[in-house]
Amino acid sequence: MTWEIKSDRPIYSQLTELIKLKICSGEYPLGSKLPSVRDLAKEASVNPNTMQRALASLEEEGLLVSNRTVGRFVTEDISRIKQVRNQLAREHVKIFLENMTRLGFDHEDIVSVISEMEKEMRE
Amino acid sequence: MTWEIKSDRPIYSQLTELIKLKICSGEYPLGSKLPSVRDLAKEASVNPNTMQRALASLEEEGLLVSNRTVGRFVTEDISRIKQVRNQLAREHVKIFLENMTRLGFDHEDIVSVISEMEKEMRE
Amino acid sequence: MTWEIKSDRPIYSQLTELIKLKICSGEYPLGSKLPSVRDLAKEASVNPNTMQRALASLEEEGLLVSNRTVGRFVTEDISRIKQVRNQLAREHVKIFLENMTRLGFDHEDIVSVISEMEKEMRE
Amino acid sequence: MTWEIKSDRPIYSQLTELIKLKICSGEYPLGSKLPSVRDLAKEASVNPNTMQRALASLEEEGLLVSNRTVGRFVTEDISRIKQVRNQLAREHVKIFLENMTRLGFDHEDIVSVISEMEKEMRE
DNA sequence: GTGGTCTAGACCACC
DNA sequence: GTGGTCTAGACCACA
Repeated sequence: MTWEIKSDRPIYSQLTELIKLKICSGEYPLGSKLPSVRDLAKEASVNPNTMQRALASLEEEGLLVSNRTVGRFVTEDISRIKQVRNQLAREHVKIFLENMTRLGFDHEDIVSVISEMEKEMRE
Repeated sequence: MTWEIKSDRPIYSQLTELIKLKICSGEYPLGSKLPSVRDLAKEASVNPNTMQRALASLEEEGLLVSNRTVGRFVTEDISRIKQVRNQLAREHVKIFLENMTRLGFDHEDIVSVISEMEKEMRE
Repeated sequence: MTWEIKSDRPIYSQLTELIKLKICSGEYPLGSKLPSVRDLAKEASVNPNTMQRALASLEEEGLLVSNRTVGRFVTEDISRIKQVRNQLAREHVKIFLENMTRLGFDHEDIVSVISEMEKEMRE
Repeated sequence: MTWEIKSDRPIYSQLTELIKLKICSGEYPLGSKLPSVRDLAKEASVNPNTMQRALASLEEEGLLVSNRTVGRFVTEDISRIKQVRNQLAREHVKIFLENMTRLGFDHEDIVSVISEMEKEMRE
């Protein structure tokens, strides 16, 4: 996954979201060590302070654990991760349903379009 | 629906999208007269030229018809509108599926979460 | 012939051209009486003032003669009409040849495209 | 070719046509870089925005490709250009034939007038 | 008052 | 320097 930063929201908040996603999707596995703040900052072409702030907020959320002299690690608390993962999913679903409802799609329509498009995308 | 303009994309393109939505969702019904360019511009706190540009592009798409000196009208070609509506829906579904897949949800998971959340939202 | 008015040029000038054409093509025969300005205006869905302006310019050209209390007539001077007809034709040919030459078509190409398209249009 | 702008049609539309012609006639060869928007605007004594609008519409048509920060280029898709060239030619022929037919010229007349006038123009 | 066009001048991101 | 976007303000034709 890339480090796409848009200019319409605070950068640190977008970083938080992106890293959260990387954790929930397993790109940063349970208990694994994260790259250093500096490396992450370079990777995302972002000021280290900004990256630091994003990581700190993820620590507050309990997704990261910092081990002062060694580095930062993804939590090993799988239930915490599942919880965040579900929360993210629910946000996506909520926005999605709002959009589709506004377009006049009902439950049946939605499920059928999804099934149809999943088929297409697998091809 | 509000005129939320973000700063990360051309304004005229966001306007195009918003108005397209208003048409597809029936907020601007088939064949109805739109407010004048100047009024719409005021409503959206935007320069009339920018609004004009958005409307012109919707005209090219066949969603609007302009009647010089009288005003602009939503097309009466319902099939054209349905076509656009479906295209919008497909875009939403596509993004949604990408997001959910990245989080590790499969078809079954997705459908069940949707059903569940729709129940909640109805309550 | 219909009263096709486009919106990209002054209406009165299009009217002038159309009426000139109607005269040269015999739709308004030599010496015949034209409908009244009002009727012509209705027929063309145009403001009477605009039609008046067109007719006046044709009078200047010697194609129409107005007989104050009786109405307007097509000139009886057949040589004048032939002259105008040929002039119109030559203008069309001149412009056409310039256009085609600029596009890189030579005499042979031009004649062959014409023959081809005439066939299509007859079908 | 000169930048003759008449006042009876939108300038941007005339610019579009002129540039299209320059491309189809080879004045702007395949794949070549166009002058910058500002330079073209100066050349045509026109506001840069107006020129921009014309170029954008040619881009939509697939005749131009823009390369941000580098410049605009004529497409290298020769078939696209041929297609447009033929379309232009057919439009000219169609209008021409309609005009001549309405004036009472038949196929033979037309071909003979063309041959005659081509001779004159060569002299 | 309507849509449509045009200009002048400004700012942005990019390289 | 490039293309792209936006604003402010003006004028036109039309009904």
